[in-house]
Amino acid sequence: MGELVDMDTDAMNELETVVEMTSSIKSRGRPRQFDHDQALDKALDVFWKRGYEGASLSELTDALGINRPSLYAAFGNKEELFRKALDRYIAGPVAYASAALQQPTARKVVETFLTDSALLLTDPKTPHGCMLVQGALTCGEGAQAISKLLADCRNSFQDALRLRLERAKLDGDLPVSADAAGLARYVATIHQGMSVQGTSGATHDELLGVIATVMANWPSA
Amino acid sequence: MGELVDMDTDAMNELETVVEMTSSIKSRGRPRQFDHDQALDKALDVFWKRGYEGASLSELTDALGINRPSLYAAFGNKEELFRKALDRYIAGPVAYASAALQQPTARKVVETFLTDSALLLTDPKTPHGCMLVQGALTCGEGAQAISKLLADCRNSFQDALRLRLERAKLDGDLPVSADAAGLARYVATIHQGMSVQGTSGATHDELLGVIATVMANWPSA
DNA sequence: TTATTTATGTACCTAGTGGTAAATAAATAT
DNA sequence: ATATTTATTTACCACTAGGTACATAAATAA
Repeated sequence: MGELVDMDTDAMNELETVVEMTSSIKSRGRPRQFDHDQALDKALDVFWKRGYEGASLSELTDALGINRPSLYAAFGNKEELFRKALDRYIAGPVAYASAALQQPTARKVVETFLTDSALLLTDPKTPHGCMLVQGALTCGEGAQAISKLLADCRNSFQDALRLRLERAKLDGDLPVSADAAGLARYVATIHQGMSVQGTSGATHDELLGVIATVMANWPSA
Repeated sequence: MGELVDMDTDAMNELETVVEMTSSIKSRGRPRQFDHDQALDKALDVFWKRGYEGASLSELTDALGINRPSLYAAFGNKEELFRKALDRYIAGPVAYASAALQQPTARKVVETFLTDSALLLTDPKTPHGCMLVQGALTCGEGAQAISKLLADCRNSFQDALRLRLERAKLDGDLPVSADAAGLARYVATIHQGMSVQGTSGATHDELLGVIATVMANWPSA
């Protein structure tokens, strides 16, 4: 009977653990007094606006409304917090980018990606510009891992776009003579340039004007 | 006689002052043991690579080979040093930009500007990318004057390019129907995007590929 | 020579950085 | 009720940031 009881208890513990991971119904010790994901969103906002190095722990804890040890207990350290905020950035505000790749034609992929970018880069509800660009374009010696991480993200999206354009050549909606890698780099360059433009105060309409220039000359099949 | 001697002495002092301003032959107190402009070039290199906030005073004094009080005596403070290094950047490595505006046609202006940019942005002898972009895209509260200064520089070049393109319409080498402001913003966007690409490791040839895509579709008169 | 001027070197300052130890509070498990 | 677990609070740490006071060195002026 002792064994049976033990098994029941273990099973319940496992169940609770699983439940907690998805919707946090019951945990063990003192419950935390802030929402984990909401806090990440606040941290994202600070990193997005200030960059990795420009965001101080004091500004972060102020924005999150928690104190330092709580932040460290929940997220590890500043770098870990940035990485988690970045994950959330990619899964949230920037999810449109990978979604755009699923448009039916190369032209639609590019046009959707750029117009959705223009919206985000000048959205009055969030910092202007793209965090993948301005999170740490340059930095001191200690933050180069972050700088590289962001460059890797930018390059890996560019590569996904290249693959998509190569498929478009097979699909027949991009000329077989087209240079998929070159076009992908061109589009990524436009996006990164628009990010700088957004940071410098360009309006949504002005970015749409840039996109019109780009699309007016997109190669047709 | 006393008066005459005094006048001679005054005249010599004046002469020395003028000479010193241009080529520093004789000054008054202990002569400085480093070259002012050479030091500015070293500082530029550090700011260019690290950004304004990422460059620490220790790294700066190490690079310049002088100690802190000498740096402050010669250049004021970190912000002043950055401004002077920026002036030197504009007069030196980036002088090609205003020079490009003097090309005879709009097409040549843009092509020259972008190809010269591609060279600088990937020059192995200097940090990759454009300091006007990566010097302080984002920053903490204390450096926003620098961030704004750089944005103003970017915008003012864009405006100079717009004026040049408007003149091109009068000259007849750009269609009168062309949107000069839109095209200037488009070209500036390409340049800023190429700067990010350079920072992320794009090669000179890859940037030339981007430029080829741009120029293949430049409006003809 | 002596006074004056300017630059350098050492040593230091305050403020702020990222990060943590230790006590306490709030929940669950037994 | 008590033990255990987890979170919060306060107070602090070592270190680095940008910046400077002060004594000294090296030149010119008188």
